[in-house]
Amino acid sequence: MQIQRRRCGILRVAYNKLYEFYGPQHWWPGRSRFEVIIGAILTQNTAWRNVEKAIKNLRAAGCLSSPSKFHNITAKRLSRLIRPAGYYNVKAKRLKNFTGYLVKRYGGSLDKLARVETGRLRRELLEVNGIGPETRDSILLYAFMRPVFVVDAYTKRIFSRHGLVTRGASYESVQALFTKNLPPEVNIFNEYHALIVRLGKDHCRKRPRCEECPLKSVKLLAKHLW
DNA sequence: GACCAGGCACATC
DNA sequence: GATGTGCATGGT
Repeated sequence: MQIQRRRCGILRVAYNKLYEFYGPQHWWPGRSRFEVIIGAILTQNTAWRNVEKAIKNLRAAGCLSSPSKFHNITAKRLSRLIRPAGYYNVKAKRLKNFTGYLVKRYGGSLDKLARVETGRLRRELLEVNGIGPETRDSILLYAFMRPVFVVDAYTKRIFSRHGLVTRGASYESVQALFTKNLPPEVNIFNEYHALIVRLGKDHCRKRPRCEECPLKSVKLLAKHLW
């Protein structure tokens, strides 16, 4: 989905450039809402291909059929299953912290959790030990379809490199910048974050000054407009 | 063999 | 509030 060009802010221009260059990214790659949430925790500071292996293990072991069942798996067994995703001891705890919260407050029902108002959901998820701002917002956007912009390390790196974000800017300030300058549409927020990650993986680490960077022209714009 | 990946909590200053 | 550190596997 392209953003209408009328009153194009620079972040909209950047989005359209990325979308023209890469096309839709079809995020989040998960078979169910529960799987999306599990993936969001497992992918913390971890390459997605390693997370896929862990999810495959969980699926094969029948652990993803219900959050309540998942919560009953022992920490030791869970650690073994998610081993390929790294940090398996901390992540096993974090996963169980989430399912524990879900079971305790909502009887293990993601449908009930899905009916919670966005502001409250934001506060509650952040209270779960192991869920920080990025994981929380990934869950809100990709599992519960709330129009929340997800900021990650790539977002800060890329947009500070292009002069749109100051170095060391807080999570909230970067998020506010995007929220203010984009139409509050789930599809746009979904695609934008995915496109930023794609760009980060594809260009900005391997070839920081690559001439073919889709945002090259945006950098020139930034000097005049930002 | 070094470096990095779709973070977070906790300790310390 | 800012900065440093542990957590760990697997690909480049």
